[in-house]
Amino acid sequence: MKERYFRDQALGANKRERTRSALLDAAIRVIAEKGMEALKISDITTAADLANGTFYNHFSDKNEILREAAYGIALEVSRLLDAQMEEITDGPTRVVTATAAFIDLVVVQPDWAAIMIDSTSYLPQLRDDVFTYLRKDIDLGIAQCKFDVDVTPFLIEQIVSLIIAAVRHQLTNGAEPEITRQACDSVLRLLGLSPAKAMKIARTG
Amino acid sequence: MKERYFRDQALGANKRERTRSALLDAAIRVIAEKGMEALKISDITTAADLANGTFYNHFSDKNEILREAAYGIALEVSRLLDAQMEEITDGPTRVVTATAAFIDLVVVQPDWAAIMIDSTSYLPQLRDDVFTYLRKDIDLGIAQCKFDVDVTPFLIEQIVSLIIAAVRHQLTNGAEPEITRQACDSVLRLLGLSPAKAMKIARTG
Amino acid sequence: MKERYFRDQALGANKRERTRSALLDAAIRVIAEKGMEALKISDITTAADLANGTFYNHFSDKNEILREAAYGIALEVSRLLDAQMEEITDGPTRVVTATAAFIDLVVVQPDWAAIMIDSTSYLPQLRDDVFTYLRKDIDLGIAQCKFDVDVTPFLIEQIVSLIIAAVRHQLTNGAEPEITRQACDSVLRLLGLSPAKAMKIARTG
Amino acid sequence: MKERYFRDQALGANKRERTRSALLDAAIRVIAEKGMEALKISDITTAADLANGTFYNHFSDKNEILREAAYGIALEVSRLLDAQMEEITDGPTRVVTATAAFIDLVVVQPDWAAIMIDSTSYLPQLRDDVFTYLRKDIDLGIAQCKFDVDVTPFLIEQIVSLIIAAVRHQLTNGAEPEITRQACDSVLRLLGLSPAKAMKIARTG
DNA sequence: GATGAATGAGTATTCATTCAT
DNA sequence: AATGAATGAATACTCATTCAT
Repeated sequence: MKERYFRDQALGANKRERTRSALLDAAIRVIAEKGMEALKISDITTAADLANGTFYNHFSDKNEILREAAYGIALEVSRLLDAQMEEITDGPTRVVTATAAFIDLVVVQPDWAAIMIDSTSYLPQLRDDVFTYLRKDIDLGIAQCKFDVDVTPFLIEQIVSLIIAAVRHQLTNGAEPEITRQACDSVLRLLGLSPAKAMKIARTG
Repeated sequence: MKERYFRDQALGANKRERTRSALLDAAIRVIAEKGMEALKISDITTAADLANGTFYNHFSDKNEILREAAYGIALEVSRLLDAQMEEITDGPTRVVTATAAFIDLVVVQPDWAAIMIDSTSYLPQLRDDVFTYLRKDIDLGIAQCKFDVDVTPFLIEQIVSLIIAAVRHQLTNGAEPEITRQACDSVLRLLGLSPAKAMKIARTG
Repeated sequence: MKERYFRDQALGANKRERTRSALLDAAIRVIAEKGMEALKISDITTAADLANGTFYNHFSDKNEILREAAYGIALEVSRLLDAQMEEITDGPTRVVTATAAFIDLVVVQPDWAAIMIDSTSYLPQLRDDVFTYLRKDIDLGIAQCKFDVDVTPFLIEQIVSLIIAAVRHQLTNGAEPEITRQACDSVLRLLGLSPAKAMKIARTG
Repeated sequence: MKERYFRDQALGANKRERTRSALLDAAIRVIAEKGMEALKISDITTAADLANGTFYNHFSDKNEILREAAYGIALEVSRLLDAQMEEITDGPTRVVTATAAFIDLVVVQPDWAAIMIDSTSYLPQLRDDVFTYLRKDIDLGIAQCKFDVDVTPFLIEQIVSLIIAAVRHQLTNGAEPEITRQACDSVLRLLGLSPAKAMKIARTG
């Protein structure tokens, strides 16, 4: 598990950037422990081993750092997913790969999982941004006549909620590949595949 | 929409019970506005038009009233669902009826919807209690060989998350019967029905 | 130990008097437990098994019941001491008898001891009233040329503080006749007796 | 009268220490006015001309500042007494000097007197700590065969209560050297000296 | 006269935010 | 830029007191 994502980004940068990154990393660790609602500024600065006043040299309030931390993580997750999917052209396989990769990625980074989950209720906008890519792969599958379904916002919301459920379950009960597989299976069923086909792709894709 | 559920229960009762009910009703209205986390005692007493000290004559702290309010609503919802389902014996039909009735019920009572949704994260135990009935109907469907699926805790969690998604969507975008129907359709697919069968039952059940 | 002093006084009286006495007795018991400062009205009414509002039918505030309770006990203590000393005419013997009797009396009634001790700081007037009799016996001893001392207010205060110290010590460490005897000895020394004479009278008086 | 004991200790120190000392001094002044029981945090911060929240940057609760203030004063009193008694080797003279010096010292510093008096009931441990030195000087006098008495805890308690009575009397009625002298006289009598000897040493020691 | 629910002023405590160093 | 002490608004909770029943 990577504890210092933002700091690593800022290694060569100037002091201002490094302090800022330390605060972002600290915020993520604290959110993972206490959740976004219970977050205190002093928790962040204590975790970053900085004076509390330093926070305000970099962020204007709690929401700002929350948003930045969440978007920073989301961006990195997207980048990692893209890397894994560059060569995949089949719609359903892309959906399954993205779903499984997303789930497994955040499950092994519980700090990231926590901020992703909290974001879905605390920063609803983020959820839409993060899952934009999903929509594209679904559209691709439809263009390939692999999905027989009407793509509505609610369909996306359902799929997202299944993905979140899988993350949350593994966060609570421990990582378990079978859960990720079932989540993929469920997603494919919602996209119109028969149970048999869904299971096949969920297992191999 | 019923704004005074607990008060109606206490209409004939003594003053103590009536005040207590007024506080519970007020708590629910405030939760619907601000959510459970942001709830302040003074919000509740202001909404109930009582002095702040009165709160402590009836509840020892915030969690106590939250729990009571949530369980009170959950109990009433269960009661109403039971009434609608007394005569239904077919497993899949029961599942669809319960799902649709639950969603539609809380969607027309946004205050109830808010507390049910918040409860899933703030009082996780409640969620399990509320959705116990769902598990029974699923088991019934399996006994009737209508569902081809392994009933795991995660399956229930997925179904619950789909139901919550449908409620949340309609709370945000307005009541829309088609959303409820799609949610039922999705639930049946997760329970192993083919898309065709699922759609048929979701529409008629 | 007598738990219901005031009630016993009011046994034949009307209901008003009996309720009033119940409150006084309850106040004394609660003071013995928590002290005068920490006393709550609701503690008293709860201990008396009455509704809190009832308190105000009988007393206008906390100080009133405290004063009445303290004076009631003080009066009874005085009455009991008088009874024991009716026939004693020797000044020093009267002083020793009164001192020893007072200490032993409240030590076996810890509730009374508590209110007497607290009164010395909380109701300073009471202390003067309670120990008026002491002054008379000292004056008697002086008239009999048994005490070689100038009787000042400070002398009385010193004697009172020795008596309180003896009570407090036995309240903390358990009743112990030797402590009472030493207190008497000390009192006589302050009144000008030689150690040898003081000890003799303290032991026999 | 020194109104700023702790501040004087912290004159050269950093801001944190100076604010802390200001709070301690303020606490002592407020205790002198209202007593320990009635002390409110806001009284302290108002007296120190600081915001109420500042209190919690330095102390975690009321008891903490009370304890620190009382021990701080006690320490200083002990230091001053020690300085006066360095060269005295005669037991009775040491006892009289310490008693008189203690009384006179706190009588001219009524704020200190108040906290010492309140401490005897509110922080009983402190009393024992403060009067440890007394016990040593008494033991010395016994070793020198100047005192004919059995040194028990109750004897110490009696002596302490006489000292407190002298302080309290002068606090109420104004400083009066004769009171201090009488207190010394009484203490020596309790330690077994004859009235004549006691008076002689009390006046010269 | 007793009841006990309601009241609301009073107090402790937390924590985001400011600002002098 | 970092520091960390000070700030004070916000909030929970207590309890003496009132008053309708």
